[in-house]
Amino acid sequence: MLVPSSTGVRGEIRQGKPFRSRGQEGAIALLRTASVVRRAIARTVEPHGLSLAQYNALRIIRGAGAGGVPTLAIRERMIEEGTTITRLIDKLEEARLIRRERSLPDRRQVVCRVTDAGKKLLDKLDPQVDAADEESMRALGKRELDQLIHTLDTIRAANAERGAAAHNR
Amino acid sequence: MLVPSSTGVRGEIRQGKPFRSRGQEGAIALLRTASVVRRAIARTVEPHGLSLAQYNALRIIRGAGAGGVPTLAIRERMIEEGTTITRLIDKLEEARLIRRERSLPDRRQVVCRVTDAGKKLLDKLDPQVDAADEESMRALGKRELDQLIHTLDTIRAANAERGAAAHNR
DNA sequence: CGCCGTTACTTATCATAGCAACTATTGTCA
DNA sequence: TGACAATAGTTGCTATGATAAGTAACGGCG
Repeated sequence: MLVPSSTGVRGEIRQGKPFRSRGQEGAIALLRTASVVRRAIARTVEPHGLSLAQYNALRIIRGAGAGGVPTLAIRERMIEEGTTITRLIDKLEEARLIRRERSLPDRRQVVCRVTDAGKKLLDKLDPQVDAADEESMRALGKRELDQLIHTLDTIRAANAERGAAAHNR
Repeated sequence: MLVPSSTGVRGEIRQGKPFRSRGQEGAIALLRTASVVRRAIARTVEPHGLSLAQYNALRIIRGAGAGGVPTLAIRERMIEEGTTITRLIDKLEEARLIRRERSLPDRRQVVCRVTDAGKKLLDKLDPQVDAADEESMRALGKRELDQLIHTLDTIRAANAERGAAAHNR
């Protein structure tokens, strides 16, 4: 038939030609799926005035506890390794969700700590984000979800090497 | 030990606490993996002056053939359903990679067609992007890749309903 | 006809991402 | 100790992306 099947990535993007390779189909399916899931989760936090990246950073800062965490360490732990962490953190500080201060032993470092207001906001958001995360994976059985996580770990491990190599240039 | 295992999402983002649910771990692994793969592919096209989204749009326009494709139809087929397709297309037109003209039967529509220069650029880029796509999935066996694509299709199908529902509000 | 809802874009505004250049400290080592 | 590289952030510039409001054209219906 001239019109491709209406299921799967092939149908959704209505490409006239099929994928050039199975690997390409996998890469596109991955990006497209992540885009859909990302938007769903982002819609959960945005009504509370946080972008998904800001929520992610705020959770990392809270996770560091009373000792706080230096700015660049946050970036390494973020889901998307954005370069401009400073301005993202600026917004969190303006909103009084975190505090920043120079570290005493090493005055180059700026240590971030969550405020009570930040903790309170996270306590409200966490269950909602939990629910959105669960919801996005709801269609999968336990075995399928385990397999997915394992496969994604494999992909990241293989591609991290490439990223590291590029970084060493 | 105090430092968690160095493999998997848990290790990479160095969370003090484990995931609150397996679904959450899956959602985060998905977003993180897509981010890594996206960057790798983006680095392939950016040296040629195109963003990944621009490359994606250009391929869709070429795929439409001589009849061209109206602007909003492009957006529906994009990997990330960005809202502002106009300016993205503006850039492609400025670069002489596509042409735009009002459709005659329906003067609301603006039909986009690829130019010879656009075709030529794509012919050069396609093999490189192919290779990057393949490379990003290289670590997977055939069965694992098939399973991944199937699982991702399942996730999208389930979440598309939510998106459609939100759209109908 | 001519009003009115819908469709197809476009534009405005604002936030964010990316790259590169710059400042402030710290550590190293001749 | 005193220059110099490395580290930790910050800032400027530009491009991109999201949301929402605005404009032009079609289509039906009284």
